[in-house]
Amino acid sequence: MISLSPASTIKTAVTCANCNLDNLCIPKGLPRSEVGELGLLVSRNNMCQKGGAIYHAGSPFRGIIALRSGSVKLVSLDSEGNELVVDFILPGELLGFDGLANDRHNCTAIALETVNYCHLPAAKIEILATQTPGLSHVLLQRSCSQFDAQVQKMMLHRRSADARVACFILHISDRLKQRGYAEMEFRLSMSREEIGNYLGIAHETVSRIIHLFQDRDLIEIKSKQLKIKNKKELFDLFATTTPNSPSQGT
Amino acid sequence: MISLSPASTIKTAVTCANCNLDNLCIPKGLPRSEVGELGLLVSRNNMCQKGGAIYHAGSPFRGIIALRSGSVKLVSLDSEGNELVVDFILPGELLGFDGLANDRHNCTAIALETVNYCHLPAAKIEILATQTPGLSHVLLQRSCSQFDAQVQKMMLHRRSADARVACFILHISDRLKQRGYAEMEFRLSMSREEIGNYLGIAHETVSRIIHLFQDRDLIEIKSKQLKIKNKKELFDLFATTTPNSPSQGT
DNA sequence: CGACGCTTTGAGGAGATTCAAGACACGTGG
DNA sequence: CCACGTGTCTTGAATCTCCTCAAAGCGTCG
Repeated sequence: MISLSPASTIKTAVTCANCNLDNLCIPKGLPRSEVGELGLLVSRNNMCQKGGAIYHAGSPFRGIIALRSGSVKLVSLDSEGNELVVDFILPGELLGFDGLANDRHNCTAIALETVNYCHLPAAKIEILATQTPGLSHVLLQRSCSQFDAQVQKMMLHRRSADARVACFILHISDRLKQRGYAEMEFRLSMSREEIGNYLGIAHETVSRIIHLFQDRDLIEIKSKQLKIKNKKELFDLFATTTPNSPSQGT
Repeated sequence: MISLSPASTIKTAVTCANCNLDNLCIPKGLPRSEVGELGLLVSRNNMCQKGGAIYHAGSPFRGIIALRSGSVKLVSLDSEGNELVVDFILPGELLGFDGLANDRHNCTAIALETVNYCHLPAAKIEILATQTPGLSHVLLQRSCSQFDAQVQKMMLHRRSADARVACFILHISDRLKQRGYAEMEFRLSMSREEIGNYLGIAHETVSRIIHLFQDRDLIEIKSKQLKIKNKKELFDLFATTTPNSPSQGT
């Protein structure tokens, strides 16, 4: 089963206490004792195939989910059915907060590749709140940091398309690094379309800029495989590019 | 002191239990008993003059704040000192969540007019978590609904400038209505500049569109005083206007 | 009543979009 | 193992919406 665990040869149950994501996932910062309690409530080793939904907008709040492997896109649909990519979630990150306020999800979470995840059911969250206040606080913090991330994303929307793409690449790189993956070379699991949607630019523009970066020797791109060749200049571009005023459209 | 309270002639202390905002503020959905406990921890009747800051980005987390009167803008500063208006907060709404994740605010809250607010200090939040788990959950819900609101705002960024302004007006109207204020006629406490910044468009564009709406008899604007004359058409504009692709800048 | 800041209005320019078409990649089946 | 087809990605050209710059109008506050 738990093939991701280093100790999986012996059938040791992987709990939150010995999870290899321990310092990234929910338990981060929790006292040992509370990690144990959390472990009893979490459902582990759930799978979802590429293209499948972990939860749908409008469905009852499933709970908080921690990605162990694979990546996910979080999308919201407007009244006309247009899709908005709200976020990408990488291994070690949490999702599900969009359902907590109203006990009903208002985003849909779709696997960009086969994913394996842990799941803290909605019903257990309130139980935990009484038994392990520390956990409750961690959840609150995580939720607020989602808000912080949104603020960052909004700031990005004031910049030029170039800067957005540069920032996007650097952001993915950083997050992968935090999780112990290679930071200079990785695979973009999402399509150009999804990147553009996320960044608020047309997919053709994403493509143009990615290749512009390649022409300038900042990156090397081959299909979805990306290699960062000049991180500094990429960062300068992101930090320096003439602040872009408001946005526009057709 | 507490001049906002209906019972203020007699010096009855206004607590969360008898606050006229009770159903809008933190206690919403809390059992009576817990409201009482909350009341003991909240600091009431704090003031802040127009232009003053309730808290600054970078300063230690102050806690959660509930606006009793007046309005506030929540701004974030980028590395170059450019200001981004993240949100406007109206009476009865909460702010401060931007400081919870890291125990340090990453936004600045500035009064757009003289404000009166209640204040649940940061240090008390963890105390409450252990004593009144219900409150803890309410905070988590509120925090997540902030996230939901951000998603809504992002969706708005895909639309044309017209639609954004229409949505902005309707959104303010709705929120005022919820708080029992007039929904069809009110004062915009923020400048065109701030509206534009918030919506991601130039202030000149805001001005042009507002007057375009007036020419079409959708609204009546006089300085900051706004009157909605044709809510339906305004809504149609917001809902129908050709979806606007991504954004651009200079 | 004067000064300052906010708002309005105009003209020109620029970045990103849209539409269209071709290249490429991948998975399927012969 | 290679041909084929679908979907993704790339590239080009024309267009558009909104921005920027500039200046005048208005309101407000001391």
